[in-house]
Amino acid sequence: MRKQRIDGQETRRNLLASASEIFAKKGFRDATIAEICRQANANVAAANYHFGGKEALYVESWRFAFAKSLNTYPPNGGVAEDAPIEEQLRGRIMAIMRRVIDPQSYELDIFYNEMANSTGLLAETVQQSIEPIFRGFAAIVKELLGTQPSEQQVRLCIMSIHAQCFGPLMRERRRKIISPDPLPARSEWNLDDLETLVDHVTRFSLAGIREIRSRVESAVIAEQHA
Amino acid sequence: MRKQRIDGQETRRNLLASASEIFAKKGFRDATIAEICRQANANVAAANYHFGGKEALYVESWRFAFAKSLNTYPPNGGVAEDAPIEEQLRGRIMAIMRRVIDPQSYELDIFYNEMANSTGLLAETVQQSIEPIFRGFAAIVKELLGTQPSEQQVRLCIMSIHAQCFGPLMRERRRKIISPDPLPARSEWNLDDLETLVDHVTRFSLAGIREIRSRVESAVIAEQHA
Amino acid sequence: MRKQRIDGQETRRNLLASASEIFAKKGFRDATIAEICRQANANVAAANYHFGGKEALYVESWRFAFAKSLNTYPPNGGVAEDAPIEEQLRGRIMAIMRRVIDPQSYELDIFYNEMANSTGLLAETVQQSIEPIFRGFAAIVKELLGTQPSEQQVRLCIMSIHAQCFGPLMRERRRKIISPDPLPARSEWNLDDLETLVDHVTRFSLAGIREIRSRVESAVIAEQHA
Amino acid sequence: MRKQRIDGQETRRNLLASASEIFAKKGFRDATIAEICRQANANVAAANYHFGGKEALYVESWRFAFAKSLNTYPPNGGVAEDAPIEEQLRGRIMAIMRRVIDPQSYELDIFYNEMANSTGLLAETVQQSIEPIFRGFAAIVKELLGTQPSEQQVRLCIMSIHAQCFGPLMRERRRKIISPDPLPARSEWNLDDLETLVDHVTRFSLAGIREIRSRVESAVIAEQHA
DNA sequence: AATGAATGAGCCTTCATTCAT
DNA sequence: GATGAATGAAGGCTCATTCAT
Repeated sequence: MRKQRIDGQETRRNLLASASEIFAKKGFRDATIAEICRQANANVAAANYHFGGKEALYVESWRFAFAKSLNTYPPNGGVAEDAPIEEQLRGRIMAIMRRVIDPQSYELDIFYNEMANSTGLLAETVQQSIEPIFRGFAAIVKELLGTQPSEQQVRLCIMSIHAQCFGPLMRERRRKIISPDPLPARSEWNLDDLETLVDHVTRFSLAGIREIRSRVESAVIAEQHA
Repeated sequence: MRKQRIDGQETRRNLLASASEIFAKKGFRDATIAEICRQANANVAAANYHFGGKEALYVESWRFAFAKSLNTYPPNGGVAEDAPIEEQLRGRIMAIMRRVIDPQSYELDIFYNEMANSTGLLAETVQQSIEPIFRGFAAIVKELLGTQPSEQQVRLCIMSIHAQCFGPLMRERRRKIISPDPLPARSEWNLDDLETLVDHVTRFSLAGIREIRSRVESAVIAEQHA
Repeated sequence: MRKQRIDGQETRRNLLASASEIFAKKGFRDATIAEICRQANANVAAANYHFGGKEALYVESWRFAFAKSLNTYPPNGGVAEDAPIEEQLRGRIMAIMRRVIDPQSYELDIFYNEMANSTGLLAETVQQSIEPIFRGFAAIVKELLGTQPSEQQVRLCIMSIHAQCFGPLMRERRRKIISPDPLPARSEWNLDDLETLVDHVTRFSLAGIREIRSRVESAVIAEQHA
Repeated sequence: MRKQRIDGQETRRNLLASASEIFAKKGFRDATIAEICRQANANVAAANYHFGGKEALYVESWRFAFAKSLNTYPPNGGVAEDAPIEEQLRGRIMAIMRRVIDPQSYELDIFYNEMANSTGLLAETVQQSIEPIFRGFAAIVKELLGTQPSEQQVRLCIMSIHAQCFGPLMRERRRKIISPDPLPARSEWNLDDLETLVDHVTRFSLAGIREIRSRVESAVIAEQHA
């Protein structure tokens, strides 16, 4: 009754897949090694054997999920670097929201769990993964804000945009709390919803940025006149 | 070593206080009855005696934290109902962000944990608690959107504002992940930061709403001309 | 909200009543002080206060139940001492079976529980209570067995009769196991059933005793001839 | 200190053996997993690992004890099916009493405990196990009762016989109560005692059944004459 | 005299991890 | 290399009992 030994690496991959899914669904603590291994058709000892422990598996499963997601949804949303700046912003918003909406983008759920209830295990990997994406965002927002925006203004605008991108995820989570029945949730959102969402966030944010910019500039002018 | 029996309700209150704090910090699963009781200077059996179990304590501790927070920060931000509508919006944004910023507003942390990793235990109480707050928001946004906004437009704008209010919380959480040392975090923010934040979000959002409104109205005009 | 202090002894009596009932239903271990006190409308500390502990309450509750039962059903079944010997046997069988059938004769249930899973707490009291009843039985059976029955024969015949008296109780218990729904059980038995039962056991046993007696006597005769 | 892994099933078997013994001795509630595991030379978690919980272990331990007992003492007592009917009855009485007397026939003790203080866990298994044994008994008694006995008469006679078989067990239990020192009890009974007991019960019962039969028949005759 | 809040010991269970095979 | 039986630490809960009032 021993399992066929097709490939030693297949079990490893299965473990990563089920780990990312289950960690995403239940968080680090509630997810059990036993359940992950069962879903991966592997022995209870397999996780320890292949990864050395629950913590290591957690880190690897996040890397796995992130890499998959990054591959599927490049951060620039597929928009060329020489496209109009508004188009680039829209591309990046689209990229984030696609991830947010994809019900298999376990990466975000793991990250979300980590934010709520940090294990401290993802610090390094998350740092390395996310920073490049953020940096790309900053350049666009800086350009949109025009001449000499303050560091703080840039950060606040990025915050405003990012927050809106995650808003729908939070909305879904909130619904998960309030009505504990298994909701259709993200999986029900279709592409039209996505377009509508992205349109809204882009438009809303561009207007917001312009407003902040006008403020910046009038302040600069006032200063020049002084 | 038996505790003085000064007030029959004191232990109960202590338990609620330490429970809300620890549940907020660690989430339902990671928080242990033992730790909560120890911090409340009570026996391990006290929690079960007073509340009947961990789950009931969890629900009560959320109620406790919510009530405390609601009392401290009324949802309308202390702005009169006949104040200019922009002022009312600012008041509500301020109310939320005060909660978000208050490092002792454990309510939000419990809620946040629940969103990430729902136990399903808070469904009813959360529903009852936050719905009134949401409803007040909707009226303001509707008025700002002018004539005949669609349901969807209202919902999207509310989402944009709410999301920005919670953005700083997420930002802090992210920092908690990336540098796992106990950060000063929210407690380091001072009132100036708060004003800056609220100003930004209000301004950004009003501009965003105006943008959406202009779109609504041009659509209506186009329709009339047709 | 303090209870009226009608009589300090009333609580005591209530405790005994509910204790005997609950100990009978659940056994010593499964019965909880809390439940007994609740049913007696008394404080959780009342049992310890009035009786000194769970064990003492157990012993007293058995005494209480036994005394009540003994009062209601005198061991001789109300048959005069000079009645025909068969009548006296029938009277005693009737007396036992009435107790067995009475759904409020908690004494038997407590005893039964004790037989199955002895706490060793009733040793002394049970010994003192039951022995007189047994002795009365032995005299009758001896007389029915005629000349010179052996000690063993007497004991075996008494066993046969007693066992049959408890048979219906066991039958009911067995039904309790096999169909765990709350059965009508003993309370459904009416007086006709009782008569039928007692008739059967008396007849069956008298025939059995005669058989044993004939054996005794033929043995004696054979011995004489030898 | 880790146990040698000689046979994967050995621990399981040890657990069943000690479980049946301890459950028999103390009943479901008073028996502790810790004690069972200790006696089985296993870790406290072993019971849960192998059986999933205390309740499941209880059920399995009864099955184990019953199967062992059934194997050792076949219900018909080893008497051929074409033997004289009285012989068959004696065989069955012998089979029961052997079980009753065997101090390692834990099955009966568990069952007895269950009757006194039902957990409701054995309902199904007990039902399935003992029904066949009962059915075999009924056929014999019916034949002994001759023409047209009523259902009730059959049931009462079976009750009388069964009750007598269990009488000695009860007697021993009673002694266990009255003198709480660990008695030699059943183990002291030797084979002569067994023969004596079986002889007595068989003789006593056959006489009883004949008595009931004569009553049946005279009733029938009376009816025919009417 | 009587109460009820508080206690601590004990139990069952879960689970990540280890180890002999 | 891979398994699954076995382990021990830890957590939640129950309950008889105690003690200040």
